[in-house]
Amino acid sequence: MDYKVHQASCPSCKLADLCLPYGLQKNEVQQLAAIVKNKRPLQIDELLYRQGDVSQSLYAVKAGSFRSFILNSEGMEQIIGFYLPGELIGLDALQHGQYTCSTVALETASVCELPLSQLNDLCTKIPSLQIQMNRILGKEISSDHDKILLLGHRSAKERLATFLLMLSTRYLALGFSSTEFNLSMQRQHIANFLGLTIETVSRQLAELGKIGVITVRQRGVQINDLKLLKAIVEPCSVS
Amino acid sequence: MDYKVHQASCPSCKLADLCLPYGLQKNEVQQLAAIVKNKRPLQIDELLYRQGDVSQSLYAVKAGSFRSFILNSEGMEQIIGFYLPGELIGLDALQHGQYTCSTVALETASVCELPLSQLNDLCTKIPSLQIQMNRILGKEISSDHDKILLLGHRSAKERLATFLLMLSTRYLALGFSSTEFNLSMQRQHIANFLGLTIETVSRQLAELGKIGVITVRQRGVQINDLKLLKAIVEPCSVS
DNA sequence: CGTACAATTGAGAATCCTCAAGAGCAGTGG
DNA sequence: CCACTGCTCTTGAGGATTCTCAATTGTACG
Repeated sequence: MDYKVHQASCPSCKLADLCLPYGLQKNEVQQLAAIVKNKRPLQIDELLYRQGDVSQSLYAVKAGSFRSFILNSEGMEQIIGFYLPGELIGLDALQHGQYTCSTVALETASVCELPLSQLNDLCTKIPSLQIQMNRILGKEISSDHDKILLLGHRSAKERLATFLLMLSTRYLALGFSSTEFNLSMQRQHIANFLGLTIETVSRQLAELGKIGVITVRQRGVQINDLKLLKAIVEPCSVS
Repeated sequence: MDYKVHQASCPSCKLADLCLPYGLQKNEVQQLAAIVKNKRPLQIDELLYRQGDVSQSLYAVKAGSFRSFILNSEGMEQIIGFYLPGELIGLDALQHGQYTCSTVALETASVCELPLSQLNDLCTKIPSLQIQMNRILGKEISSDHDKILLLGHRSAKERLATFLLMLSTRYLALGFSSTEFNLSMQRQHIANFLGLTIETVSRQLAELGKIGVITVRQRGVQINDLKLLKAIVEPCSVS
């Protein structure tokens, strides 16, 4: 095995309230921590798992970020989502025990590994862990619904604005600035995720910059007018 | 309460293997059946629940079909998915206990209601029910991923072809014909779901008919060349 | 400093949308 | 039985957005 097995630090983890331990008693968090394996850090573009792999574990992002994508028969990837700290990766594999997508690190990153067999056992022992597990699954589903919403019937500009707002919200939940952050993904990843081309992404970001809503400098994004950005997402709530 | 409470018939239900009872022992299925409430049938366009409602239950489709949609601030709907018999509705509400979308019947339909509090209790008592619950949640997630795949970077024709194949697969699982079925939704629903306009849907269906892949007669669809239809979905697997 | 890669910008082309009219079908009432 | 109304669906023509292809600029790293 390519990972070091040592006690995880859920009880002292700053991400606990965003992650599985939320709503658990102190001793329950300790039981959870006992089954968590801390994997070695992943480098940029390093695979966490590959589409088709047998799934033994879920992963919680501890640091850095990831992108998940599905390969079609041509070998083209379609990005399904980006994952930030505190979020759970690999939930799709609960269906058949195989990952239906691949996940790679967008930057240096680390994860906590949660072996499924032990996690399932613990869920039957700790009802509130099961509840939280269901809550996280429900969250994943409704966030996927948001992505479907994003890709249906929306213009390129609306997609970009929505994408930036989604990130803003998640960074805020993490305790970071919601108005100034660095994109950990390339333009091509954003384009792929939004169902656009890289050129359109570039142009629309420039557009948003030109009207003063945001300031873009390479990977750095600053939101100057959050209200206007939200108005672009829901063009009809202003009129 | 607007529903009759009487014993459900999970043990004799033909949909059991597609639904929650899959993988359960006989006596476990009986325990599950004991908490299921059979709601009265729903008429066409009748609401199962409304976006924002507090969620007390999940619903399993017993007969007919449903569409789920999210309303934006303008009151426009975006359809998130269609549900056929054996499928579970309302999973998104596991996150916060509120439905994040509305669900209405596409035709005369009926559902089995699963009260969440009792379902959760039963899950802790029956580990294999919990496993199956997770499997269904994983399925919902990976089916949502398929929808994201569908909406990103695909032409109108590819979307239509994918849509028809998705239905074909699901009808097959239900024991119906995979090559001849009736669409329970209107063109406008298909268009909305696929992120297209109703005119484009109509034109592309006509196109697919013209090249002989399918035959469309109102709501009736017949797939004449399944292989070619699949080739349209993955245009590069042929070249 | 030069290479490799990422991102931007421009011009023309294709797809899909918008607007508009017409066809098909179901239900109602004379 | 047939016309009438309302609705869904189809078909056509022009226009807008986004894509494709191509060249240029910018940035990171050896």
